[in-house]
Parts: sequence; C-alpha cells; structure tokens
Amino acid sequence: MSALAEPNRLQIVELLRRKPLAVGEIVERLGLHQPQVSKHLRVLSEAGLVEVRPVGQLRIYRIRAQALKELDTWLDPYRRTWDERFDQLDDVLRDLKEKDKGKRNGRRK
Amino acid sequence: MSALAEPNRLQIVELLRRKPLAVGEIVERLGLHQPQVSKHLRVLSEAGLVEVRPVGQLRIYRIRAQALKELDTWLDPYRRTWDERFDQLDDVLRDLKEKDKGKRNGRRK
DNA sequence: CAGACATATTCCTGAAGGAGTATATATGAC
DNA sequence: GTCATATATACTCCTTCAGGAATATGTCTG
Repeated sequence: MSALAEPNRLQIVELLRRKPLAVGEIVERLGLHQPQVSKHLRVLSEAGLVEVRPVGQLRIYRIRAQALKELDTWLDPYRRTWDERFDQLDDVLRDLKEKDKGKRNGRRK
Repeated sequence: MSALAEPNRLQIVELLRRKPLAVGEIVERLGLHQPQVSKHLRVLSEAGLVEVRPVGQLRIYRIRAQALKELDTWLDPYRRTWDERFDQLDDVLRDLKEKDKGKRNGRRK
C-alpha cells in the first residue's frame, strides 16, 4: 500500500489504468525524468502492482488487476461497517465503566 | 492514502474497525508507546480517516467510514478494467508502429 | 487546592526514500 | 563492427518522518 502513497506513482498507476505504456511514454505524459520513472516502476513492480513485457528495446508496463483486487478485498470488512447506523459509542462507554470499576475495587483492597 | 502506508497506522485502523477505542487501549493492544500512538492518531485524524470524541479524560477514536468509501470509489474504474479478458497489448503494439513510422518519415525528410 | 491519570506536544536523532546527474546495459538500424 | 535509442542502475544530496524521552496540557478525585 505504501507503493501507492507516492503521488507520482499513483499517477503512473492511473495512466496505466487506461492502457499499457512504454517507459518513454510515461515520461512524456508526466513530465518526469526518465530515471525517476524507472525507479517508480521498479517499486510498483516489486509491490506487484504492475508487470513488464519487453517488446524490442521497449518495456511495456501494465497494471496487474489482481493487486487492486486485493485492495478491494481489504475493504470488504469496512463495507459492512459503514452501513451500520447505530452508534457503537454506547457499548464502548459501558466497557469502560466495567473496567474502571475493576480498577477501583483493586485499589481499595 | 499515505496515511495508511505506515504499518502501525494500518494496524490502528484495523483495530478501530471492530469498535471505537480510547488511546490507552490502543497502546495496550499494539504494545506501542503512548506518544507514538497519539502522533499516529493525529496523522490519521488529519487525513480524515478517524475522528475523536472526548469522554471525560479519555479520547475515543473511531473510524470515519466515509474516508474508506472514497478509497472504494477510487477503485471503481479499476473494477471495470479487471474483468476485461482481452489483452490490450495488441492495441499498444499497433500504436507504437504508427508512431515509429512517423519518426522514420520525419527523419528521411 | 494536591495528586493521579489520560493524552498531547516538543525536541532530538537516525533511517528511508525521492530528486538529479552521470553512467551502464541492451536492443535495433546500418 | 558503430551509432542511436530505450531503459536501468549507481551515487549523492536533501527532505521527510518514525521512534524515544521528557515535558506540557487537561481532567477527575478527594
């Protein structure tokens, strides 16, 4: 996930979302220096977010959909949460009171 | 998104997914030092990922579901992509050939 | 008020990582 | 083979940021 934290890398991913691209094309479109793009692609590649295929002297990078599916899967439990309308704060407060009572008793002994 | 890049912060978010917690409880469960937890919570808070509610001398933190919905929304375009089975590589190669032809003609003039 | 407890903030240090430049490697054309 | 092109790597500089310790702020109890 830290691979997507870097703004330029996020841009690269969004570029590759449309279609696979060679390094030089990414350089042109983002206006970055070539070595930086190569390094970012390296990070993305090691994170499993993109994959390469050499074509002649070019290297075509494209997105690995599966990696983003994993992110999607990670979100699943939250999807369940964000529809629950009841406020769990009450439960929390009850728990805290229980815990506090325990401490007090312990102290009095 | 960079807020979630830090492992401990990610853990905090996953802890808060179950239910809101006070700072001290997060400290206990993750075995981190209290100042670090407070700092991480600050980052998460500024990123809009969590929100606070003071209860006595405690501060109860909980997840802001909306923030994660935004991540979910960001994934939407990719959801469309990762079901397409046809390989876009052919298109790319055609484009490259066109481009190359242009260069060659330009050079000969 | 004092003193205990919960949390936040400050300062310092060290490690990670992005940017820039130069260079290395690989492929294709001639 | 030489040369041009495409990409990767190495090295240095500099900024960001997480960890640690000490301290400050705030709140409750008596």
